[in-house]
Amino acid sequence: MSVQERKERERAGRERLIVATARELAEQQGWDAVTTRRLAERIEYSQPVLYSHFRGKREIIGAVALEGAAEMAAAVRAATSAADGPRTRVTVLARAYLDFAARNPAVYDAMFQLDGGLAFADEDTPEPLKDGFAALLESLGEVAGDGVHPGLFTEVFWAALHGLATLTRARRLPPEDTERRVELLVDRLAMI
Amino acid sequence: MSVQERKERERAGRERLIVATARELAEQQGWDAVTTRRLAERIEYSQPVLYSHFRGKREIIGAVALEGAAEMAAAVRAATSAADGPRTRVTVLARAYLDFAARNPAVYDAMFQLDGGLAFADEDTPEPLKDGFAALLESLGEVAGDGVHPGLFTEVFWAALHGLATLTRARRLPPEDTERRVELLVDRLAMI
DNA sequence: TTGCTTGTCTAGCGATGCTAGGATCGAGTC
DNA sequence: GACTCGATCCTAGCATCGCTAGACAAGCAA
Repeated sequence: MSVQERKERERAGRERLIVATARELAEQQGWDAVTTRRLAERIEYSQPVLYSHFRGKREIIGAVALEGAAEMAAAVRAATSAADGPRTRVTVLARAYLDFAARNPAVYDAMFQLDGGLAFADEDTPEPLKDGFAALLESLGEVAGDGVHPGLFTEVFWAALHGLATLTRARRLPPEDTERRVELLVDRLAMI
Repeated sequence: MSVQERKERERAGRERLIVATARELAEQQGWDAVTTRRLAERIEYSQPVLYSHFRGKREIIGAVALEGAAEMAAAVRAATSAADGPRTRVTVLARAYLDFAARNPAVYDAMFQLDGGLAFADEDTPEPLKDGFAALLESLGEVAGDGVHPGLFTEVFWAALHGLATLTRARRLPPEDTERRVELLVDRLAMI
């Protein structure tokens, strides 16, 4: 029995190694550079080993996305829990979100730009993704305003943040004015 | 002289054919299906002909993006010019924008999701892109509110629309509530 | 030690973006 | 009207991609 347990531990460890290496490589050189050959070489195994853990590259991206969702939820909660007052919470939430996206562009891509084969806004959405949305909802629901559904408000606010994050990173928006954009967004969208 | 003119006409026509075919193929089967081989086959020329018009696939995407930007600007202007009152204009602008993105997903991707090798928010940004932003600014600048820079306001509003467009299309947001999201966005962001 | 399962690797498939070099065609000259 | 020559286009190929089949080795139970 112990032999099998050891093998399972080793296997789980290798799977974490694959995901961590993919993420690292993607952050260093972009997702285009994450080829199955390069990834296999970095983990010091041959290509087919990857396919014994994941169905394909898509699933690897999906695994990175799940990891990122959990981290983003934690980052948002850490920022908002240290702030007092609904208004302040929303501001630091927005900053934390955009900061995460800027600091982890490849992970953010895995979550929202690339196809990781994950279900969204669905009953079989993976838990980390649901929880990521929940983390936003906790602070944003407070400032939705009377008669506005908190979930709907969160969706709109989130979409605005997502737009700012992606357009800034794709150089469609100049990065200098980010803080002023956040202020304007919070000023207008948050009630009180 | 007339011979050369005829050749140039034919060349220009073929270039339009390439762009139109790439766009059509992308809308039908997605950009992944737009391979240089398939594209060459559809225009009934060999692959290298594509490279006598464009540096590579990226530039073809860029050409589709420019075409799309002009169309989107026209669509936005057509919608807003038929509306009276700043508030109504902003509402129809938002609907026109999201409608364009939903009806031309591949073109929208070429403009904002894929790398078409185009410069943005820069002095050497191609004219159609500048004009697309200008079309938004014309209506959105009116409702920026006192003391708020119209350009900055337009950027934020645009980012929100972009977020809604991309997250909806990527199934990150359920499509049913789009209209309610637009109403909320306009209600909060537009002053008056 | 022997036999068998489990795991890993080598080698290869079809497809991708892109390019070199040869073939062909047509415009201009005698 | 035949010929030259440059522009134009195609065939064939390169390196690389995601993914897989089948050979091989390592480690377990008997």
